Amino acid sequence: MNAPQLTRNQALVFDVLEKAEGPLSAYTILDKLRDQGFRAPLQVYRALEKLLEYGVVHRLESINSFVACAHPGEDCHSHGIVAFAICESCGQVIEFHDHEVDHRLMSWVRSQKFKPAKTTIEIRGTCEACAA
Amino acid sequence: MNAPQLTRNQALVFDVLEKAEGPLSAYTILDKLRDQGFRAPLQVYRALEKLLEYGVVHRLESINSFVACAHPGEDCHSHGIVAFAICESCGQVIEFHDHEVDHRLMSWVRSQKFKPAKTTIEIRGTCEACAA
DNA sequence: ATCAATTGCGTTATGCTATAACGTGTGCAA
DNA sequence: TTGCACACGTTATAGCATAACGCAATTGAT
Ligand SMILES: [Zn+2]
Ligand SMILES: [Zn+2]
Ligand SMILES: [Zn+2]
Ligand SMILES: [Zn+2]
Repeated sequence: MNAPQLTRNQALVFDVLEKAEGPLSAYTILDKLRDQGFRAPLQVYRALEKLLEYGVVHRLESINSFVACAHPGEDCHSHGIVAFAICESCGQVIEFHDHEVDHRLMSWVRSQKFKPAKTTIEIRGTCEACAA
Repeated sequence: MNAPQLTRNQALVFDVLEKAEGPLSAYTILDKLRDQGFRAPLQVYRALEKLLEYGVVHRLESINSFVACAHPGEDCHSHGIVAFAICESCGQVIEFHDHEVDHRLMSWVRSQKFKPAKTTIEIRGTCEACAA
């Protein structure tokens, strides 16, 4: 899905995510947008829903958080499954793609006649800087 | 981690998960154990924490649910990353392992000097039976 | 035997995450 | 004009998870 012109709320939420150092929860986003008039979680969740649909934001299932896509311009959906490495110490997220992983998973899926809709790959651990 | 003798609460929770057709949320487990004296979420979460530690139960991050390991006897941790295919229609879960996927992910991780702690692979979609 | 540390358990309260349900306004096409 | 789709605002509620307290049983030194 390509991203059309964002609405005001969508643009505000996306802006917060883009400027953030790491992933943010919906409620953290809400707090950051109170000065812009946000009052309720739904304002954030509705914007996120669209941003996810457009592929410009990703949801990190294992930490209930959202992050701006690290590959602006490209269409993340087009280069296969998106994977994330999440540092549990500093919160930094690295987004990456591996076609061989995609290929193996999709070939397993085919062998089971399973119809995939959305695939999650998240590695939680410690980044190089935090490994100390 | 090998599983020692389970405590009463741990055994009750594990039993519910083992007999379930698919993954259950902590609160669903709680409801199923009210007759056995369970009153509070913590009783379930504390048991789950241990069962996860012993590797006899897996947590499905993308649906906030828990499922008994499909490979009893084996130590799931020993054959690498565990992956799941989750049918969003019937709730059935297929647990599998793919060494090549492990290898690719771990080789990426090494290249980034990232120290993995816990990796999640979950494919949500429709199973063969539900594809209809 | 005694003491300290660990572990499991029960309870109450609280916090965090997400959606339901209702109503409003605006733009656009039939 | 009328109907529809969509974004939005608000209130309320549902669903998921943990904090903090206290108690009892177990274990393992000393
Ligand atoms: Zn992306
Ligand atoms: Zn880090
Ligand atoms: Zn398993
Ligand atoms: Zn199914």
